[in-house]
Amino acid sequence: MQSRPTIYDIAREAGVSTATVTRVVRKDPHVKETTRLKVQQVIDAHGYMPSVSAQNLEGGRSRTIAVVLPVVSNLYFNRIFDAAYWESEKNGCSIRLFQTMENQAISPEIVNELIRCRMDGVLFAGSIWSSDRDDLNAALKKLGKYMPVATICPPDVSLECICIQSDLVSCSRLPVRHLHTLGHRRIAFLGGSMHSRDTSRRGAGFLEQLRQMGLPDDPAYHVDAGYDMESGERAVLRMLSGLDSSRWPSAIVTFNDLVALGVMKQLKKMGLSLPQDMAIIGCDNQFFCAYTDPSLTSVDLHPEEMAQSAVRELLLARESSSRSFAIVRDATLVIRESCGAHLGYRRL
Amino acid sequence: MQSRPTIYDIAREAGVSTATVTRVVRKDPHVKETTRLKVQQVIDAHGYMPSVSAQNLEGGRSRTIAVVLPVVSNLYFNRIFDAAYWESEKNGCSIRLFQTMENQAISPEIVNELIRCRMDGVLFAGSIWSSDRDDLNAALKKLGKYMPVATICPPDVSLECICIQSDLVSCSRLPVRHLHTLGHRRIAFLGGSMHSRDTSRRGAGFLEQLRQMGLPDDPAYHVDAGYDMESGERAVLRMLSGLDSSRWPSAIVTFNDLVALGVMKQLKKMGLSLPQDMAIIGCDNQFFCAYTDPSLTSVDLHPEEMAQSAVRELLLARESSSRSFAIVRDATLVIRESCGAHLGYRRL
DNA sequence: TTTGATGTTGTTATCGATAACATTTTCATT
DNA sequence: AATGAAAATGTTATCGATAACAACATCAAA
Repeated sequence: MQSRPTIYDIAREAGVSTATVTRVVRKDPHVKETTRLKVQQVIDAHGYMPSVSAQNLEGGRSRTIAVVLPVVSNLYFNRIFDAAYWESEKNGCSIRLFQTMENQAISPEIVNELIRCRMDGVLFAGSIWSSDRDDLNAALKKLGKYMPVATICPPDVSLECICIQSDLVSCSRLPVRHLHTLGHRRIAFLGGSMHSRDTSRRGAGFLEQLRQMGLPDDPAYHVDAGYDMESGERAVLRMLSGLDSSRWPSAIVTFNDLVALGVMKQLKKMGLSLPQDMAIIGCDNQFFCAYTDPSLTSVDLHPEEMAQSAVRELLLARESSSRSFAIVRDATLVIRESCGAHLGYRRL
Repeated sequence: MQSRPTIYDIAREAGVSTATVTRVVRKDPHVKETTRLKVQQVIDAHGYMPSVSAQNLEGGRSRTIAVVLPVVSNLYFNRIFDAAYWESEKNGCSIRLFQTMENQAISPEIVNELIRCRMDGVLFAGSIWSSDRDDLNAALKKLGKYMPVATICPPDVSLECICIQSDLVSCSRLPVRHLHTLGHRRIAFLGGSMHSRDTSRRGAGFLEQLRQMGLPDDPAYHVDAGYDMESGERAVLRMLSGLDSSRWPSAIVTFNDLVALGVMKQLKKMGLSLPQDMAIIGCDNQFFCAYTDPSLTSVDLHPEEMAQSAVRELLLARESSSRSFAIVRDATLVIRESCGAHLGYRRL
């Protein structure tokens, strides 16, 4: 393995001091043109580039932002990660990923690693499990002492950092309104776990909406489930088989598009035709929504834009004193075929 | 922002030299038990952890592997990235992502950054465009002088590094065999770009298979397209509208599952019923394959396992002298409904 | 008591780059 | 030619950790 030339090699060869080499590299104007040329020539000849480790040590930072999330392969978090990547790339920073998997808090090992690495900021994204909430807050609090912290999660009182949140009201109002307009009265909500503050919040917002519109908020229409397709299949089966068909809902709102995918599969298996027999609305507006059959109406939380603001705010906080505030991001409903709106379909 | 204690702080407070602190931290046995305890106590009291920047500078490495790929949001590359993450995590390394987007080579900026950062290895994944191939090889060659290099791409003669490849023979043989067994004779291949060495190879393997089985290799059955759903829609429309319906293929193999998604949508729009009127086989065995309607039979290239070996080999190469060799990974066919195999369906 | 073999601990150069500060050079002005 | 300001360049401590090497302590054997 070849080793790179150091600033000392260049200085020696160019017959100047390392300070002058640094000046040339950093385009300091206080260098005579002739020496600048001579040094630059030696730099080019040897392909010299300053060592990042040395710069980091001397500068006391890493030009890196940590992104901590449950799993990147999940499309929602993937979009957050990708957006964070480009935003920090644009600002000359790199991203380092940490996946927490099922435990939604930040493990002490990760916290320590973040501090050891002198991260320029941490972006935490995830749902907050009530059981882990205290751990998470402790972790974020500790991190906050050393670097700016931003979170993209459901609102939670005790987080003192840059909080980017989806507007849970619009997030549940949009699908319920849409379904109501189309004539639906019995609307169910599937997916997410009851243990998760996220779901309970979203579930709460959903129930609130139903009440506001004078619709029944039958507990049987609110089924606890997971976050993936299998969960959707199981949840809808459980819900429908527990109800007399006269009491079946006419529309289902799901926690996310993956759950919706499972729900649609199960409903078709049961011989229902969509959207005539059942309307579906997903969440996240994933790429495949336009390619399901029927295509899936979905709520877009704009994770990319949340990630973008998060990174931007982190980089700002790095300069100035760290601040603590919340940014609430509106949701959008992307209407496709799964509620029959394209058919002018209106349930009686 | 709080600042961490350094090894000097700990040494002073514990009344020992920094060497002793290092010994305690690194669990060097040459320390008297009493001093070990005393030092450890000071370490715990201050929450001391060695600085990663300093360790990197002194150690001359970064404990980081670079993963360079076109886009992480693409599910295939996402799986590679995720697998690389866990494998290097397991080995105490971190991953740093670089996205090249449309240009499939590694830009000089990225090459320089990799060298500047003293990466422990680079894993490049992607297709190789003929136009960029020379650039890519130049980049990989340069990188190879400084660190171990591994690639997960289609086979290419001039790459001198650790090459992980999908077995293109099994990759095209599997779907063609399957379709042939089900009675299909006119089989088309859609997707990928003709400019891509990857597609041309895969396309070549596909044609080779058709010939070996005595099936027609009509050029009209081999349509140039992109890598996403829209491309699939357009490609199948172009192919079918250019052919008399008597000459239509009875089965379509696509470059990947996204293209298959587009193809299926377009075929349904044209009023065909699947799999009766047209059989489809995708590639990558993505999570949604089980949830399309009909569910999608797909070739799995096992990107996770390729990424795993790549990282493992990179870390091995770091220790010993860097080697250059190829690992060829078999593909697998995951049979679902999109060819009608579940119906015992056999085309005459 | 001396010798030497272990066991334990300290000193210091090193990894590269940076910037504050010090020094030298340049050049216009008197 | 002397002066001083401005421009150019050099010196050196610093960022934290590490490890080679040196040095010292301890204790058993002679």
